Amino acid sequence: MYTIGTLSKNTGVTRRTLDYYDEIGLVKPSSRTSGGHRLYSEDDVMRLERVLALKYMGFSLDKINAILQSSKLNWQESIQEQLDMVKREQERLKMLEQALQGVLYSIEFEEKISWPIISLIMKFYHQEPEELIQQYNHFMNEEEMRKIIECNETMSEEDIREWMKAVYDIKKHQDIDPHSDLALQLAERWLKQAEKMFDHDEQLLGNLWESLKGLEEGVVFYPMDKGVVEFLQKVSKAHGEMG
Amino acid sequence: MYTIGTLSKNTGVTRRTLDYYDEIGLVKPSSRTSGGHRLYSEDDVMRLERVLALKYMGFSLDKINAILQSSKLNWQESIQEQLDMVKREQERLKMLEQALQGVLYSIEFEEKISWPIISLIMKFYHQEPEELIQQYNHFMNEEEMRKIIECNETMSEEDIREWMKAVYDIKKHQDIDPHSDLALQLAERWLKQAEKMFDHDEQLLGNLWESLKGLEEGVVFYPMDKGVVEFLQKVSKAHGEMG
DNA sequence: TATTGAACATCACGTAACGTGTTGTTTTAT
DNA sequence: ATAAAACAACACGTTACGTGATGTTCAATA
Repeated sequence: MYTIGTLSKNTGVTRRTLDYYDEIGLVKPSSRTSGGHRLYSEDDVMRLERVLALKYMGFSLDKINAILQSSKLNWQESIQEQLDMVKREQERLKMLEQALQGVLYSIEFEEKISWPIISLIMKFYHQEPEELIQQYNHFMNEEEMRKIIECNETMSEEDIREWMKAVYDIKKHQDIDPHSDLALQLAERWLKQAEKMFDHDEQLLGNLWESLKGLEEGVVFYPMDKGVVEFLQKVSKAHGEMG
Repeated sequence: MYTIGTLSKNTGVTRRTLDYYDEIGLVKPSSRTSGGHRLYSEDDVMRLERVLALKYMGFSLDKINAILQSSKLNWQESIQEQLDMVKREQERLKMLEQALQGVLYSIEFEEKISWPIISLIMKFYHQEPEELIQQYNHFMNEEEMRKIIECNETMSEEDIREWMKAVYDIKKHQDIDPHSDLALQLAERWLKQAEKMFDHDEQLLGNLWESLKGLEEGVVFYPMDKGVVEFLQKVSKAHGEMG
């Protein structure tokens, strides 16, 4: 028999938590002293350990209560559900990470806080992956989309920065004469980074390009927007580069 | 000027939320009708959009309030912190995913719910990655640890299942005669899966094995425990297989 | 055995970001 | 003018406890 204090020390759970678990009937001490002090038996301790294990898994106390009095089948179902939830949450966080990174780049390269861009980035990444893919569906199939997303994830920090810089430099100079040398340089740098990004898969790059031209507004592809796409088209026309 | 209802429809934010944001002073309508109804100006809408963008980033309303009246430098710092947090959270979820998967396999292959094993798995994965790596430090360096973790992540569902089954079959028969044919078969199957797992990197497998022998208790490596390690050692001695 | 300090029980309020519901008032459409 | 819709303001509920406050019981010591 353990008092609440010793049990607390042994398990690392606070007294208040044990008090609370008693209150909601999750882990009740099986006996008390004549004076009313809680006494936990070995069985109670076991129950507590199970509760803690389920808590690590991320279940709510209500759910834990339900699970602990259900059958093996329900168990597998609950844990499977939790597993799926964890996977979805990871997907969400991956998107969020990219969005935050994008915002950081935008602040860094624009050297100011551009709210319209930040809002666009957040809206862009806030949608479900499914919706995101659908936007590009006109010119690319699912496998190609997956390739693009994948190659983005395997890019090094350094390469991502170079790519971002290439795009942001175009944004900064998007109103210069498309026939100028600087315009050509910027476009060529962009093309170089884009090819590097897609591992020189010209087919993939071509399809992406067609898709980009079709999209109307917003953050089209990473930091690229309509202005950048149009700039590249103008330079291409002026110098006869690209399809 | 928008009433609370129209603003709610336009942004998808509930009336109660706008009410609440007004109450805590996060987004206050800049004017009211003579009767006291809220009227939001374009500036108010902009403020709301910024708040929402920051909310998507995962900041608390308190933090958002603080961020919205701070300088650019603090911004970068806050977003960087948030980015780091998101990364850490992803690490945590990755561990949790593996733990849940482990629990599912244990229920599936043992065909019952084994609480001691579940508790062990959860304790094992509940520690920080740093601590986890330290447990194996005696025989492996960091790079090798990283390799092992990596190869585990790149394994297919199918391969993981095969590996799990190999280990669980040993657990089931861990008391049979080490000299028997079945024992040899089980050990050979284990070895085959282990080699496949490490892409036939004998050096790495050898070091892992040394490390496993040194560890005293608990869920040593995935579903492997001390019993499995000892079984493999006994079979090895009996048949002269492995180092 | 009396005392005293530590441990304990019980209660109450606070947390974050709203959802839900009630009551009474204002606006809008007819 | 009237009825319906929209609105303001308030209150209580939610999770899993943390942080006290107050009064009681236990264990060790004098």
